[in-house]
Amino acid sequence: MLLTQSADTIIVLDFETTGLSPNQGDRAIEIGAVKLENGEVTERFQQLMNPGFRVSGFIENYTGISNNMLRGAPSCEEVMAQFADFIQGYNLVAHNASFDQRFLDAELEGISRSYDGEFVCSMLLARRLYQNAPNHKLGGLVEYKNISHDGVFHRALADSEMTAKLWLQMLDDLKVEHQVTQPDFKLMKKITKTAKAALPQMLKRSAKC
DNA sequence: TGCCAGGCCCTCTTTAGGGCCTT
Repeated sequence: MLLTQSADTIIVLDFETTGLSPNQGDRAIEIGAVKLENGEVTERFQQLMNPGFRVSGFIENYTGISNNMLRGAPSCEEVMAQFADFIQGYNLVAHNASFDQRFLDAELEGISRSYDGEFVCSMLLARRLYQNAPNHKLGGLVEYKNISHDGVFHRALADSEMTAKLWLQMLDDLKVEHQVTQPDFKLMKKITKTAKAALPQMLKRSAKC
């Protein structure tokens, strides 16, 4: 069910984790998110969390999040309970959302919490809308679209802010380049489900609405 | 020390394989 009471408001989120798979025992170590309301960031959420074990040197280097930083952080359970409250009632966006959704589901299951929004993946959207981009990594798309950034990558809040800017850019490009008057979350989700070859026709129909 | 997952999507496809993307 697509939420309708907050159709123009979404939460853009990003996890930093100890690895790639919660099924292999990996945990979240940081959550960052912004609330996008009518094209503006109106709230931010950022919190480190202690996974209960030491993270690898690779993750320390990749994220800049050290074991020292995590030692005094609150537990995943404590942080995720707060985050569950933050996202309640809103649809969700993430870059390569299947990754973040797996960790969100796993961490919330651990505290018997859930969420009622739906996910849309900004990477799947970008693959369709920016087929000529050299790649569809978040950083690559930010460069490709000349989106301003502060040079911080692989930290949860910074990446969620960049994903939010990319989302707004895609909304703008749908208006300007495809004449879609009011692109919304529902249309964005529909685009990710549409084959590339069928996209021009689908956008033409949306432009007429 | 080296490796691990999973979903999407393309193609030299569909009785499959491999690259991309996330940490």
